[in-house]
Amino acid sequence: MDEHYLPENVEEEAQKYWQENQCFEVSEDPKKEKFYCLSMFPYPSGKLHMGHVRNYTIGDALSRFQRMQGKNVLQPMGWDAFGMPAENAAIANQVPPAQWTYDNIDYMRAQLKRLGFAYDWQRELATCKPEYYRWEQWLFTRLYEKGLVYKKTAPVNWCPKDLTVLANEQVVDGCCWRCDTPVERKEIPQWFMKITDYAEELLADLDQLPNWPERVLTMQRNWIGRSEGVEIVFTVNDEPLRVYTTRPDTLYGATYVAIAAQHPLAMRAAESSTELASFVADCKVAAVSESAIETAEKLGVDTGLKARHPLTGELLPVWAANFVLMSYGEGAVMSVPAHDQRDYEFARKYSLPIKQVIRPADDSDIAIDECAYVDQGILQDSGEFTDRTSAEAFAGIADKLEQMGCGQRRTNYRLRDWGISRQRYWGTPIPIINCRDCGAVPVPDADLPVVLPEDVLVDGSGSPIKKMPGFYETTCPKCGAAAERETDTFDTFMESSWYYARFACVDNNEAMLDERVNYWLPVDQYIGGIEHAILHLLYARFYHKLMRDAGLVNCDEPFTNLLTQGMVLKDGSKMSKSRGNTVDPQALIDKYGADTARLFILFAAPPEQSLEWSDDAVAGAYRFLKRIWGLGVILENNWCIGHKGVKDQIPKTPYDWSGINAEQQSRRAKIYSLLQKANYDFSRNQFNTVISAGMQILNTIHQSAPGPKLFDNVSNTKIVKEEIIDRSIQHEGASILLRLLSPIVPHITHRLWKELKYGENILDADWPEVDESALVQDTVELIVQVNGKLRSKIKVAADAAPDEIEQQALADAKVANHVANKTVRKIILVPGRLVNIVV
RNA sequence: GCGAAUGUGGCGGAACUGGUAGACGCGCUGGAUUUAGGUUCCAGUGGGGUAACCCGUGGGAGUUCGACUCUCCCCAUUCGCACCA
Repeated sequence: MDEHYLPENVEEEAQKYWQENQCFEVSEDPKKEKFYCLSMFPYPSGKLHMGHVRNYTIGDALSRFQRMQGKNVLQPMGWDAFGMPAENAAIANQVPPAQWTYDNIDYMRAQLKRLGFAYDWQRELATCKPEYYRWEQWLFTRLYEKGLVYKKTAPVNWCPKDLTVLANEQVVDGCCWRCDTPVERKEIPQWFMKITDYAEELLADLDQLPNWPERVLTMQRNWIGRSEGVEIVFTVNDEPLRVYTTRPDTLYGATYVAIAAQHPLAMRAAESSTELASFVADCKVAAVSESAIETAEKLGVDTGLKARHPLTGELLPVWAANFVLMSYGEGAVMSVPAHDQRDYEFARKYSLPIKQVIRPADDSDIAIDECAYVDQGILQDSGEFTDRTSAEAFAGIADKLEQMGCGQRRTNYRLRDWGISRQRYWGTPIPIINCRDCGAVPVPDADLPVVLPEDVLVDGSGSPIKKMPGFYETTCPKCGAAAERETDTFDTFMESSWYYARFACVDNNEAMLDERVNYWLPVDQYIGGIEHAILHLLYARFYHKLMRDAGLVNCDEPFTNLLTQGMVLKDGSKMSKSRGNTVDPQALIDKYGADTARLFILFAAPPEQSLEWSDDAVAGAYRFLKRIWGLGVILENNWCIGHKGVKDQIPKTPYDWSGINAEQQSRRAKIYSLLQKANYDFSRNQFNTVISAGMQILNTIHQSAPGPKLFDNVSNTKIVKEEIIDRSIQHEGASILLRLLSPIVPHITHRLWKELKYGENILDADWPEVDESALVQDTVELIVQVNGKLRSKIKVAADAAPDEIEQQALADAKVANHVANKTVRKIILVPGRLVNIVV
C-alpha cells in the first residue's frame, strides 16, 4: 500500500473492478426489494457542469447506500438529446446537430465514468435515436385516436426580420436576441395535448405524494390553479360576451369590461376606429411570455361598445386591453376596480368609475381612494344582495344568474393545454400526414418511426426539414393521394416525460414498455433541480397517467420520493457562462480526483440548499481523504505487515471488551453515537452531517493511539490487554468509518476495505449497526437554566429521581447566586436534558 | 406583476418533535516539525468586558418558563411563469 494517497491510481483500480465484476448491472429479482433511483438525465450540452456533478453525486450516494441496505438497486443514465442548443451550435460551427450531440454524449459519458457513478450502463439511452422516439410517436397516434390531442391556433414569438419563431429565452427585452428587432406575436396552428382533461386528477393525486417537498406540491397546486367561480354572460348589441369570475359577489361593482385586442368584438370595432386599429396593431408587437405580459405597462382603448350588466341592466364601457389574451379563457374579463388591484390601477389611469360594493365585516376603515379592497366582506349597493356576506352573495348571485340563464357555476383551472408543436428541426417529427381531402392523418404503426434526417445543414433560416421534399413529400395513408408530412417537431419535454419508464426495458424493439416496468416502477427516488418543480414534473406525471390509461403501467404516480437539489453558486450567484463565474468540474477531477469532488459537493451544503463554491473547502475535503488514507497506512502497518517480526495482528472478532477502561468505553460510546446520528442523517439525505460524523469518528479513532508499545513490552501483560482493546476499538471504528463513507467516497473506501483485509468488496458488506450496549451511560449531564437562561451544568445519575435532580440543581453555586432572595415559582424538568428554575 | 422558497460568526454550514446557538469543515492567530515554501501535528478562535456578566440567528412586534425553531408585519436574495432544459 502506498504511503501517499494517489487518487488517480486508487480510482482507476476501483472503477476497473466494478466494471469487470458488473457490480451495477441489475435485472428483475422478485426475491429482493427493488429500489429505483433516478437522477434527471442531462441535456448533452458539451461537458458536465457543477450542477450535474451535484445532482449525480447525490443520486449515487443514495443508490450506493440503498444497495448496502441489501436492495436491488437500479440506477440508469441517459441523454435528453433533442433541443435548441444543438441547432445554435450547428449555426455557429457548421456541424450537423446530430454529430454535435453524439460527440458531446461521448465526452460526457467519459466524465460520468471518471466520477465513478454506479450506473447500469447497459440501459443507456439517447432520446434523439429513432428506437427511442418511435414509441413517443406511437403513443401520440394512440392519443390522437382517443381525442387527447388536437390542433388550434396559438401565439408564438415571431422575428419579422429573421423570419423565424423565437423561444421565450431568445426574446430579450421584447426584441430578437440575434438582430434586436422588436418581436411580434403571431398566431399559427399548433398541436396541443389535453392536459386539462387530467387537471383534477393531477391536483388530487398530489395528496398521494407525501414524500415530495411541500413547496413543490404547493407550486404544482397553484399552477393547476383550481377555482370555483361563475361564468357570467354580458350582452353587447344582444350578442353574448362571456366572462369568468371567482368573485360574483362583486358583480354590482363592475364598471367596465376588458377584452383582448384580438377579440372578435375589438377587431370589428377597429374597422371603424383608427385609434383602436392602431392599438390592436401595437398589441401584436409584444412577447408571449406571461412575465412579459404581466410586467408590461397596462394599456387600453375604449372600443365604444357597451356591455349590458346582467343584473342591473346598466351599460358598461368595453375596453380593449393588452393584458387580456384571446387564447386564455374567454378573452374577456369583467372589471371591478374597487375590489381588484389591477382593475383599480387601470381604472385610475383611464378615469373609469370605481364603485365600492364590499365593506369589511368588522367595520374597520378602508381607504378606497388609495387602493382596492380585495378581501371578502359585507355587500353594499348591491340591490337585493345588500348586507349579505360575500359567501352568501356568491351563492345568491350565482343562483340568480343561473335562473335568468345568463350565468353558470364553473370550476376553472389556470392550467392550460400543453402546446407540443415546435417549428424546429432537432426534435421528434410529429407523426401526422396532412392530406387535402382527409385532413390530418396519423402515420400508421407500420410506417413508424418517422425518422428525422440527421445529415443536414442548419443555417438559421428555419428548420431544414421544411425545405426537404424528400422528407415531407408522401402519400396519404387513407386515400393514397399525394400529401405532406407535418414538419413541426415535438416539444422536448415530451421525451423527458417518459424516459424513466423506458429505462426498465430499453432493449425492447417490439413495444414501448413491457412487464418489466411494473417491477421497477414507480421510481423510488427522483433527484433533480428545483427549477423543474413545475413543468417537467407536471408533464411527466401527466404522461404517466396517459400511459396508465393506455394499459402500459399500473401505478398512478411515477415518482414516490422527490429530492430537489439546490443550485451551485459562485460569489452568491448562479454559475453561468454569461456571468463568467463557472468552475469546470474536469479541472477539479484532474487535480484532486473523483472522491474529493464528491466529498466536497456533499459536504458543502445539504442537498436541497444552494451550494456556494469554494476552492479552499475543496482542499479541505482532499485533506480529509489524505487523513483517512494515513489512518489506513498506520493500521495496515500495525496489523497486516506485522511489527518486529510479529505477523497477522489483525484484531479478532467478535471483539473481547472485558477489562475495557472508562476512557475506552467512552470512546466506543462516542463512535456509536456518531454512527447513530449518521444513520439518521442518511435516512433524511443530509449527507453533509454524515460526513461531519465521519470526521469525528476518524478523530476519535486517532485518539486510540496505535502502539508499537505492544511489541516493545511483549512481556508486560497489563499493557498488552489495554493495547488489544485499543486496537479493537480502532479495528471496529475503521470498519464503521469505511462503510459509512463508502456511498460518498466509494473509491478510497473500496481500496482500504480490501487492504485492511475486512473483505473483498465493500459493496457487499453489511451496513454497520449500532451496538446499543456501547451507548449505555450511567451519568448524564443536564443544563440548568434560571428563567430560561443557561446558568450551570450538573452531572446526575441516569436514573436519578426528579426530586433529587431539583435539589442538586438548586444546590449548585452558580444557580444559588441567581436564585438568592427570590421565590422559586416553578421548576421545569425535561428528562435527560434540562432543569429550568422560574423565579 | 403572479406563485414558491431562503436569510445563523470572517466563510460553508450544525442545532432531532420549542430545551446548551455556532457541531463539522474552511479561514485566521500562536506553537512544534522542516534549510525555506508547502505538507503534517498541537492549541485558540461569535461580539463586548479584568471579571461577575451582558449582547447575539435579516429588521420589528407577539405567544411561551424557554424561540434559529411557532404567529403577524417589513426588508433583501434566489427559483418558476407554459418555446432554455
